[in-house]
Amino acid sequence: MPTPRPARRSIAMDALSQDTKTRILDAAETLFMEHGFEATSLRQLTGAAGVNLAAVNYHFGTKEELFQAVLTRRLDPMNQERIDLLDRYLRESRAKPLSCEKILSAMLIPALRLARDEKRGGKHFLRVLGRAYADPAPFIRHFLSAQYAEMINRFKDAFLEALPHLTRQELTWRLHFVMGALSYTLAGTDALKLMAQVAPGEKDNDEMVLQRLAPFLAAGLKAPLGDPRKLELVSGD
Amino acid sequence: MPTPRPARRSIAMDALSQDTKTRILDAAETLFMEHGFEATSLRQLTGAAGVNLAAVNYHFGTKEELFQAVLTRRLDPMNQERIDLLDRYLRESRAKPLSCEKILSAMLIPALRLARDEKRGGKHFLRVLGRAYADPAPFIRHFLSAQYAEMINRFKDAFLEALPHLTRQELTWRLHFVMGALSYTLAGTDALKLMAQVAPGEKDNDEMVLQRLAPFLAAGLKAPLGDPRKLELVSGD
DNA sequence: GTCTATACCACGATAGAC
DNA sequence: GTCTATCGTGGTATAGAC
Repeated sequence: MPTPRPARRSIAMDALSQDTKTRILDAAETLFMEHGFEATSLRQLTGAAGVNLAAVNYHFGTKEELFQAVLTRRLDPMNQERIDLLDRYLRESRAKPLSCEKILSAMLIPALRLARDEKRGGKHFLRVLGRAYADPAPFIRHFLSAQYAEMINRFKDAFLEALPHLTRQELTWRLHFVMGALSYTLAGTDALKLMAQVAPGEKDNDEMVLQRLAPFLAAGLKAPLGDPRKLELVSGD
Repeated sequence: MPTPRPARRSIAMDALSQDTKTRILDAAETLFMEHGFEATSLRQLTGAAGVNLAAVNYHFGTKEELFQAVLTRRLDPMNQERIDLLDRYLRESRAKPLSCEKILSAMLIPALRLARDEKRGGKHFLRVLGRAYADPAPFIRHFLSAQYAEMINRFKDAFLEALPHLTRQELTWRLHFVMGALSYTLAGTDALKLMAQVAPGEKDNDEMVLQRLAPFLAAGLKAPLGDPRKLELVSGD
């Protein structure tokens, strides 16, 4: 029954058959979410999308580039949302520097919104993202660094005002830790459910996670600088 | 020139030809470090180890099981080191509960030791580990959960004494954040070097990272509980 | 038991016809 | 733009030599 249609011009795109590129992106997002990048073959992917095997190569070049396209489609808007929210907070506060928690929430809220929006991939997408950031090949890390660069820099400026005791370099490190805890947390939904048996009905899971993550991260960001000789390696105390 | 030797009993194992299993493990560790799991083919791996292609299947079953074996060989001792160090701290403190920082250092110091020990894979191994924990397939996450379970539970008990304002469940979440920031940090050495241009000669890199990570994590662990209604989703402030 | 040679099938990629 | 056919390489399975 498959053979979706012989040849259809891409004029009136009904819900079922948008243009090939979008169909591939949608199928890729779903499958990468469910089975991961390597475990998803182009054959099953193009089969699910109802397009020819070679279409991926034609439209995206390689499987890796398809992966990047899947990521940008969600990440670009999310990072823009973060920047916009931060700007709004800054505007509303008129000169007075924002609190650390407030700035943090501008980072977390768009991530949470994305996690709840099933139309945009929902929490599964964040799982893919967390996995991507963690590190397969260098190609994807470099890609994401570039993707995040502008957003991170805007937040760095804001945090520097809220945390005057930190140098820009120290803050860079701490923001890296923040991104680490966030990615890891968003990526690890299933493992988490095992670890912390959640009381059933205790609110939506992702929201609950971020409500726990936020105070943790805020406190970490505000922490005093460490003593360079504090972490002794040989003997205790 | 390869053809290492026709048939050698595994009696006197000189440095070059230990038993096949170990040769495979060593080659796998090196190659997984350098190129990642998927990018390393069994053919190049067995070639580097000087063993037959089928030897991996014979000794380890599958490539994934080989990966697990590579991980346990380093992780088991490291987690045991953590437990031993924690026990020593507990013994030395005689009843008085340990500080949060002290307990944390029992987690971080063995990781740092491993990172500095090139004979045990060094920082490259931790990079592989961070990647592994972050998430490829479920199989590796489940494996690592089991691998860490005992260690995590011992530390949970210790932390609960140091942080009486946390329930066991809250602490579980926070320890998860800790592992996240740690894995992410250890995994992302190269991306980090780009982000925070390190002043040359500013101590050993890994040590420096952990000295920055420790106060961040300690403050996060000690943070007060978050207000369930604090993270508003719709409007600012 | 251990190791080897080799055969298998699925994968990502591409060239060239339509 | 899309398709089919095909290539090289990947992980795996097995039959049989030591």
